[in-house]
Amino acid sequence: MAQDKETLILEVARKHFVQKGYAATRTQDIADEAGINKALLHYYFRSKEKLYHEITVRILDTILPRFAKALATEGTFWERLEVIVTSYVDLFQEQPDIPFFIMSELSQKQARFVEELKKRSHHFPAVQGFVLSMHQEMEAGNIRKLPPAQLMLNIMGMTVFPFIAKPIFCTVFEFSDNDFSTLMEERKDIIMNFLKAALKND
Amino acid sequence: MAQDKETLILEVARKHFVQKGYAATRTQDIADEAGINKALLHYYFRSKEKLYHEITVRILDTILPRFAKALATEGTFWERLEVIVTSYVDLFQEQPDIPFFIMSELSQKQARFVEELKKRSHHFPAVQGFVLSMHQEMEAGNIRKLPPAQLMLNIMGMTVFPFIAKPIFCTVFEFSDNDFSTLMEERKDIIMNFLKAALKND
DNA sequence: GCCATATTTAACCACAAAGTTAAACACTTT
DNA sequence: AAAGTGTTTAACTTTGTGGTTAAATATGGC
Repeated sequence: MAQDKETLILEVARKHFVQKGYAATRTQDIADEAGINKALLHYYFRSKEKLYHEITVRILDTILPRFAKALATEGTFWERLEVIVTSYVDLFQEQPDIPFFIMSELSQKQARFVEELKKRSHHFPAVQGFVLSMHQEMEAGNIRKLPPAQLMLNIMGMTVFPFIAKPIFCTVFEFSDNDFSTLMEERKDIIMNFLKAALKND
Repeated sequence: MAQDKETLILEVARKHFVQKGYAATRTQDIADEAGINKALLHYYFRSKEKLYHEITVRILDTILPRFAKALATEGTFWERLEVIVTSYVDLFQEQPDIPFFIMSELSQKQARFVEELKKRSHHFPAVQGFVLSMHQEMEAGNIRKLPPAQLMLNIMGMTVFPFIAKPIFCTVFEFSDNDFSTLMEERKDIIMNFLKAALKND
């Protein structure tokens, strides 16, 4: 549970906004589920818009630093890659609704959201840094050559996609939430081995 | 343009619903953009809900058969895999909004949408068929062994994810729509080569 | 006991959006 | 010319929802 009503509201609101999006969320529903009334919502956050903004900001502020940190780790290429993959999987295991929310925000309010993104992240440079390290590894002949953007898509696709596709995947394969969770734990190694095999230079 | 007003409405409505979701879409906006009035909307479709349903049905009816066909192709494992990857990429190149829409529907109205899915598709058996063929190939020692569900996630992740992540990807890598499109064409081969290398049995 | 902050109550307003209707008009077919 | 279908116009009702308010009531620290 929550310490005070204010954070309780934030928690409930977050759940609704992330699951259903802004337009489909009723402030009344948030109030009901938090066991308070609209007047208190107004008291703390003034408006639905402000509440929503507060939530996106908080999400970005928990996610982006972890992304950046993972991308900027010191070490060999393979060490860095492993940190990235495991960090992402761990993060999404904790907060499975995040990836979908981000994608959703981005595909709608692109301009505004990208602004917010740029404002509060050293994320993009971190990506560029890792891309560079991929490139160097290719030039050094340590891994097979392919366009860095494509390799990035392969890595992110294998890592992030399962969490976005979870509902359809669990339906088709008849997996429970627990099954899925253990599959994702296994997956860290699976991805690393897959990448090692795919990138081996012969 | 559209032949008659009815299909024009469907086209405009589809665009709005797919981009913004049900709740954020205004019937008035649809009417305005289609150059007609709400009365005509009502004349043809009775309600927003019915119009929306009509659209999801039409989307599923164009997508699912193509999925099923790709998954059920005859041939060797690698031939089948190539058909799947290229079919998916081609489909999403034509209709880039589809993957996100499907994921979005599924993560919200799971129960109802899955019903609709099951009702109008032989998709699931097709997936099972391909999974079986993966399994046989592993048993025969032709490709490296790994849990079929994991391999499926790798394939789908690399193939589908880029289209979902397009907005963020294009932002980070400063790609235009055209850049992205050519990248996806390249990608068919990239994915196939990546898979071949990753699955090679040594 | 007093004061500040938190919280409830119970209204209420304003507005946007969906849905509805009736009448008229246009166009084509018969 | 009549009939049917498509389409517009212009109103209207209804409902949902966000926002607002003022007063009353707790609650806890000083």
